[in-house]
Amino acid sequence: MPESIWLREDASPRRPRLSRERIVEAAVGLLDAEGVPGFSMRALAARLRAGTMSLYEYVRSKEDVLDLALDEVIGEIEEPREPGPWRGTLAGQLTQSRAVMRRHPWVPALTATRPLLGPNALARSRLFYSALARAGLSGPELTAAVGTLSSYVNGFVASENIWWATVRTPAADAEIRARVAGHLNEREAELARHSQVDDGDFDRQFLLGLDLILDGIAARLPP
Amino acid sequence: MPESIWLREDASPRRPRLSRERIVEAAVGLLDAEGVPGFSMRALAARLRAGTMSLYEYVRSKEDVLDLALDEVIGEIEEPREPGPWRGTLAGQLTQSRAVMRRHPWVPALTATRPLLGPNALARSRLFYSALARAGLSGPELTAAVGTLSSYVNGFVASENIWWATVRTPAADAEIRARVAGHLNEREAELARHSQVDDGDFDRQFLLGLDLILDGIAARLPP
DNA sequence: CGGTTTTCCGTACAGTGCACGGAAGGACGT
DNA sequence: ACGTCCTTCCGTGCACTGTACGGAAAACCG
Repeated sequence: MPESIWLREDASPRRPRLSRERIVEAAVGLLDAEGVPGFSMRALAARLRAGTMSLYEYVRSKEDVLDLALDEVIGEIEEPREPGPWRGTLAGQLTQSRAVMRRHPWVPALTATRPLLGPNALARSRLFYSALARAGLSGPELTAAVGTLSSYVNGFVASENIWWATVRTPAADAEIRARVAGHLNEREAELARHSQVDDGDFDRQFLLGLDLILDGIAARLPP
Repeated sequence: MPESIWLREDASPRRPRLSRERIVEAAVGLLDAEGVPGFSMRALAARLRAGTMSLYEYVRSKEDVLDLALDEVIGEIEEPREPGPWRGTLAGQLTQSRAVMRRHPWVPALTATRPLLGPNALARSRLFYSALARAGLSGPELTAAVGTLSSYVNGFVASENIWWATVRTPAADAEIRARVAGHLNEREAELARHSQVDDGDFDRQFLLGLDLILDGIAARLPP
């Protein structure tokens, strides 16, 4: 009589417990929770209840895990179901990009150092190119437009994230404002006093900057 | 008879050998040579022929050194001697920013994670604000314009640096192109074949994207 | 059953940032 | 002249990192 299922530990332990997918998923969770400095292979393995070196069966290095985690979250951006007007398509994609980078604040720091060659990253850049190509752009102007948009969203959310990470407390907020004010003359300080910052401000700022660029692009489209 | 100057080892050894300036200067050199991953307090101390822990007399942590090094190289950007037209001023400042980030390729990665509150960074952002304020911008549009410009230059040079770091060899170049081409259909692949990249291309791209944004800004100026 | 392959992982090593405490020497009060 | 203090320098040590290596166990294959 084979051992009852209640006595067996679990399903065949030979089906590998780990997998690249599980590792990447855990990596994203760990990065969300602890950020890049708190991300270590030992912590990642602990999260998966596995030995540290087991990870290296599925991944060549820590860098690999970071690359995979990055492409994974880029995949959270949904492609538009059907082709629409270029401006709306791009605004939607970029707004989603921003949302992803806010959910996963470690993303901008990583994109600043590694090439984005994962399947999801490539699919997204392809989408940008084709939207603007259909709108009538081509050649260096096309490349420049795509590059400008990506640079903008990365840079914007990077500083947004820094801001939220830095001014966690009202005290820190006041300290920063004081430091900045120390470098301004009276008229400038007066202006700065009116530049309060809250959640909504970033949303507004983001859309304003985006419109700025999109207007610049629109001015370059063939008539 | 006091010992001759030729017999004395050096000037008073009591004048401190180290200083914050010396440390920061060495840090910039080390970062230029080895990049962020190769930057360690031990290596920095070795470069100064000092014990590792001596550095901590002048600096609280490695993070401090990075912050100081960052503001140091931002200081390499020259302020315009006299106020000129806004467009030229900004284009000049941003071109210089790009040059600094090309000379010191570790900069974009650091700006993506740390607040820029050093004196040189503050002076530069103040210059941007005042140039655009004089041009007639104010309120959220002013903030958005400044933010867009900084985000653009950071993002652009970040990917430029990644590109140069990644395609060091023709083989690597071919490999990347092949990988990207695998994700394109025929018509797109045809277009991509024409997008060669060399030094001059980045210069052109940079100016094209910059013009894009500056045009968008110009469209928002009061008549 | 023997051999091979795949997964798992303990150990070990060279490297990290930095806390601590001590040593050396100039400055200074008496 | 002599103790006292303060500044600068830095050796040692600790907890932690990424990962090379090699071994153990288990499943599959003949």
